[in-house]
Amino acid sequence: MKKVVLVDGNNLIFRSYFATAYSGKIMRNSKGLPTNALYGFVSMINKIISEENPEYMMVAFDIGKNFRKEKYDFYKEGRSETPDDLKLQMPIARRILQAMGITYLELAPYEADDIIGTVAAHAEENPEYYSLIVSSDKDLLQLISFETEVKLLKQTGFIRYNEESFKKDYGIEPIRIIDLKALMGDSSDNIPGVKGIGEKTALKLLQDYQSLDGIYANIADIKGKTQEKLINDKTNAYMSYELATIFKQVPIPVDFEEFRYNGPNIAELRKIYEELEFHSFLKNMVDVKTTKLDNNFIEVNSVNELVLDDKVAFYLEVDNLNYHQSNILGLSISDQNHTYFIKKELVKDAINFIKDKDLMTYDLKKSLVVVDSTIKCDFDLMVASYLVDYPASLDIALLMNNMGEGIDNFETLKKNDFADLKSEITLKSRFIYEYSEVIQKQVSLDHQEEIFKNIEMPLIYVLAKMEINGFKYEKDRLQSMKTEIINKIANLEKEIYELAGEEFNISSPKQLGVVLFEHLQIAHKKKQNGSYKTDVKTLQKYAESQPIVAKILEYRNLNKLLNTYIEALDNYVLKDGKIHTIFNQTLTRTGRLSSMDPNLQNIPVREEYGKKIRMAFVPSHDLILSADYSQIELRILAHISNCQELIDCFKRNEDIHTMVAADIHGISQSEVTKTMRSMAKAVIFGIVYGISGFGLGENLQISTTEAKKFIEKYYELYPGVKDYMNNIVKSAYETGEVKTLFGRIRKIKELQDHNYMVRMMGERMALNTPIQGTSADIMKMAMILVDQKIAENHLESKMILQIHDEIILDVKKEEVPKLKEILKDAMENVVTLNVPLKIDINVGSDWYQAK
DNA sequence: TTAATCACG
DNA sequence: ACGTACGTGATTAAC
Repeated sequence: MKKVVLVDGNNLIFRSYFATAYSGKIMRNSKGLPTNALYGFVSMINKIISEENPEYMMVAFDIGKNFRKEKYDFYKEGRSETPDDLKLQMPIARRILQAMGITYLELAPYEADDIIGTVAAHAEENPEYYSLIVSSDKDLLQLISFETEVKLLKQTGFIRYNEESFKKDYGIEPIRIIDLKALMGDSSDNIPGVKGIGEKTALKLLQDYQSLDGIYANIADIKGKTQEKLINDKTNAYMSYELATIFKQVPIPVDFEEFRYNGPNIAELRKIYEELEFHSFLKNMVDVKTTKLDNNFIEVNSVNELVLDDKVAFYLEVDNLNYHQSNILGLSISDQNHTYFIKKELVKDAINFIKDKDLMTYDLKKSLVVVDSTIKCDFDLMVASYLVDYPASLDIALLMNNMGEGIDNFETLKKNDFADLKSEITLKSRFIYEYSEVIQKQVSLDHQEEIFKNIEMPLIYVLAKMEINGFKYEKDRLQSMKTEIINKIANLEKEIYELAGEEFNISSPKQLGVVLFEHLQIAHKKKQNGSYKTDVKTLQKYAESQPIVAKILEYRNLNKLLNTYIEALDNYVLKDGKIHTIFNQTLTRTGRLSSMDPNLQNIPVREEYGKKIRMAFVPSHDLILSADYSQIELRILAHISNCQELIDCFKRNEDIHTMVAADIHGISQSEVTKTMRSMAKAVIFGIVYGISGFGLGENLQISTTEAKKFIEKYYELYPGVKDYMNNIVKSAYETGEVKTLFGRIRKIKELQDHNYMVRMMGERMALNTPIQGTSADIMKMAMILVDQKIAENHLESKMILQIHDEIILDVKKEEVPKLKEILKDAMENVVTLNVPLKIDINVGSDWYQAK
């Protein structure tokens, strides 16, 4: 069947207008023409097209007189007049649709709903087509049928209703939306309904008596006030019924071929976008590349030809974003008046040649790893940009494009086999030279110099060394485990197919959902968008009673271990027998590092079986040593909230979770059970994340009310924490940003969003970032210090990994005592807080043993 | 390319 | 009435 997408155009454009007009200041082009509604309208239409990929599409509008209004004067009364700023945009929306190649329909005195209803009715009569209606107006839900679905737009996202999912949610037939409205009325359309009856009562009545007629036929059975209200307002109820009914016989010719979507008239659409000054949409249509940078360069055949000032920018290009497995493509060098291209054969010499200059670059770590780990450079544009909230991806093109210096991104260069390479590479060092000052100024304006100079720049060298060192990996150690898993998976697969009575792709959540919840009828848990949830939490509920579910969980678990770890890691072992990860220093919003290609920060540890993967990670010297901070985030919470109870607990070196459990239950610490402790732990972590009663309840599998009580109790016991939370959120709203203890800034735009949920998310970020970020700052400073001490003591042991609150070292056994001393001193004393910092150290013959 | 899932702190 | 805990990366399916 062919899908016909029917869009409620009026709904879309009103929604866009009011979503952005609330502040009173709306978006206009330079001529003063209001464009806010159109901007949202275009975004939504684009979104519909990309999500639905429609073959047929039609947009309906209201226009002219309205037959409901003609008949009932009060209809839509009290609605404020459409603002002029919106009226002006209405005809342009139609022009845009035309240029987009999308048919629109309007016909007085009918509303968009009626036109959509009419077209959907035609589709129902025609077996070739089915309709998908897009709107945020619940009225349209009455059109749902076997051949008509509704995509109901929400503030964020949407719910897609078909007949079945609608019934599940509402407990009534879709057509009864009309009866529902007849009862409850609609304040926005000024439909009266039955006074005193709201959605809850109306739904219950309809579930009992099917329809409005059914209710009045059985009016004698209905008790008390409700009966009275129904009798009093019977006329209104039936009049409301009439008003709420979508009229499906609008006299328009319906020819589905007219609705065929063939894509836009680019030239026409561009003209309109230019007029409206919709630059981002224009940019998406074609990438217009222009740069103001001087693109002249000199290609040298020997480093002796380089003539340079003291201040020099350089940029190294390699042929793979994973630079551990790449070939050098070339180097560019710029000073005030020159830009040079250096071919790959001369790169090492050239780097050597500029070594004593005042250097700047983008992604210094890459050059340290690939060319020379001793380059002295004190300005990395990538790190600097990161600190002041400019794009700082591994690909410099992102920052350049952001600054208006159009250039191909890395993926495009790669696709084109790195053609036109010289001019691309040379533009990059030119860019670094020209823009470093701008970014540096921003760094000092934002007071990020200290973080930049004392933490991020020195850290680059430490991370480079860690990446170069790598982690020795002996895949043979996992051979028997691998064989075992492969066999188990094969057996499980057989058993699952047998229990299911059919073969299917167990790894497909979609297929799995159908098998479990439809074929086997295990439960009826439909998700909003029509697909089933099959994650661990959902499945575990049935694991005990349903053997197939237990087997599926085990299958998933083993598949994950095999695919993501055991097999994948093999491919990352280089000729030296080691795995070299890449630490991304400029990605996270909190200041943490991330690790990729492969990610060594998420190697299994929580479950014993998965943890065995760590046996393959072995020392290149003698032993693996792990040094991890004990509860660093909670200690930071104690410090910044200045909560005396928590501070004292850490000073006494007591277990924080046990103390909180004891305090909450009003018992002594010795009486605290394991369950109490783990519940307290969940509450404490929840607090750090900006918890809600609901969230904690979900997590602990207790009621929201109970969870709320826990939180209240916690606040009561530790008022300092509550004050901190209130204050940080308040100041975040005032300044639009939060800071770590050491001044690292995170801007939180979410707090200015008009969507409530987004703002709430912003509040949680504001709460959590100072804690997570301060922890990241401390760890970074400690790493720099540890690195320095190892060098000072001429130790051969090496840092090889950081996992947020833990560092891993590859050590020589005779150096262990000295190292323990260094680590303890450096990590615990790198900063002084109101609470002591504490680390635990473990040593073993491999990563698994170092626990 | 995106969504779902699951591994880590 | 709504929708719900911070920060990541890799794999797979399905578009």
